[in-house]
Amino acid sequence: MGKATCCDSSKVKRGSWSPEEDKALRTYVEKNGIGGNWISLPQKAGLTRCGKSCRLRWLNYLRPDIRHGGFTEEEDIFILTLYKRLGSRWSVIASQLPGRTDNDVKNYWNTKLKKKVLGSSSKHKHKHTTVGISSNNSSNSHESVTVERTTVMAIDNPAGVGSADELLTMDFGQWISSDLFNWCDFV
DNA sequence: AACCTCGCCAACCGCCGAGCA
DNA sequence: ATGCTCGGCGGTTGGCGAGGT
Repeated sequence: MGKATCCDSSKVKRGSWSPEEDKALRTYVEKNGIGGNWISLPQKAGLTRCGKSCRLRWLNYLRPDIRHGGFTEEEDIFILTLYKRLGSRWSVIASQLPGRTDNDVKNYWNTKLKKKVLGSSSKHKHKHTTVGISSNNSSNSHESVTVERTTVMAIDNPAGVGSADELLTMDFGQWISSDLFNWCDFV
């Protein structure tokens, strides 16, 4: 359908969100919820923003359960492994990491992990190079996350994975320390 | 001190699919 | 069956701060 109809650039504000706008959006959503319609939400909340912009701001920044920055080594490997299996399905990858958004994961991948992988790719041409996965600094090691088991298992079936219906719960730390994958599989 | 370069990340853009009339 | 609206997604951009020269 092309360009979204809600975002008439002549009528909506763009660019960075001010603290006042954040407060207005947060207050409205916490009081009324999303209400099933992002397009009409800005008007109700007293904002001159595009509905899609409000949605993005809420999901990526204002949501109370969001964590920013500070990706752990375990999360790195988790992202790398799922990226290898799924490709750039950031929303699926992010859904497995509590408090992380697709935008966060995508940015992290583009700015850091990709370079890390490319760097290690040139350095480590052989398999079984050890990666320092320390359980000591693993703040998330016992966090229970939902993992698509078929995704994890289907190492040789990258095209056949990705169904959100197949999500199963398992322990993140246990998964991280398992032998199902290793860093050098990726490179 | 001033300028330049680079990296990070918030936000935008445009497409797709689901749902509904 | 068709067309429209809206939510959601991935790719990309641009502003800003940090570090280097």
